[in-house]
Amino acid sequence: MSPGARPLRRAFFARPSTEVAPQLLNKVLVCGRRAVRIVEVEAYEGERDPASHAYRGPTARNATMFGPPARLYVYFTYGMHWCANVVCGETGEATAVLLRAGAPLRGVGAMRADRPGARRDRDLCSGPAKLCQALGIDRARDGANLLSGDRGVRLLDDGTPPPRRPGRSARVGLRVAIDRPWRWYVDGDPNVSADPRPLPTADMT
DNA sequence: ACCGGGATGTTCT
DNA sequence: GAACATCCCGGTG
Repeated sequence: MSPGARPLRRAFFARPSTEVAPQLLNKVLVCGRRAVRIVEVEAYEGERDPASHAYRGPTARNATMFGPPARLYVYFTYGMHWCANVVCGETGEATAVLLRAGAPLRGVGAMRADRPGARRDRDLCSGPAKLCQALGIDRARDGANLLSGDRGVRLLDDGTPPPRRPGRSARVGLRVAIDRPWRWYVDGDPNVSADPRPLPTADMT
């Protein structure tokens, strides 16, 4: 990460998650002494998206999603995994971007220690729950402000632009709203989670 | 390489 | 009681 890395502005996040998500590619997520470059994301569009945790309105779990933008929304799933989102839109809109994979940049030794099963470094952050485990993210960081570095978590722009033509596909692991093409990734990056699920091509011959 | 199943507990019906 | 924005391991080819 270059020394000129700077925090993003609030306005960057105060838009629908489908606009923010591809722009989040190649940004840097810092957590304590560890950092990754974001290489895979998915958008979840609040109360109008059947796959979103916000679909059925506010609950205790999704409270952070309904709050102000530029916060980290962390949730627990499958009885053992944490996953992290970036809250977008204005307060009350509950639109968010799931962080699905990252390229390790800093603190790789600590990541390996927290992910003893990872054989290669490309297995450290190649999935939403792996990413959280590698960075040490759990409930304690839910709601953290990504602009101020609250609780050691921060989102930075180190000058690397998002890909001009990112990979795009349907979202992964859903049973509902599986048609929406709201997953973006850095094409060819080895840290992208394996399941590529390319969009069905329009060509039916 | 690819596929199938089990782990594990919170959240909501 | 079911579903779950997942991961890992052990089978087979």
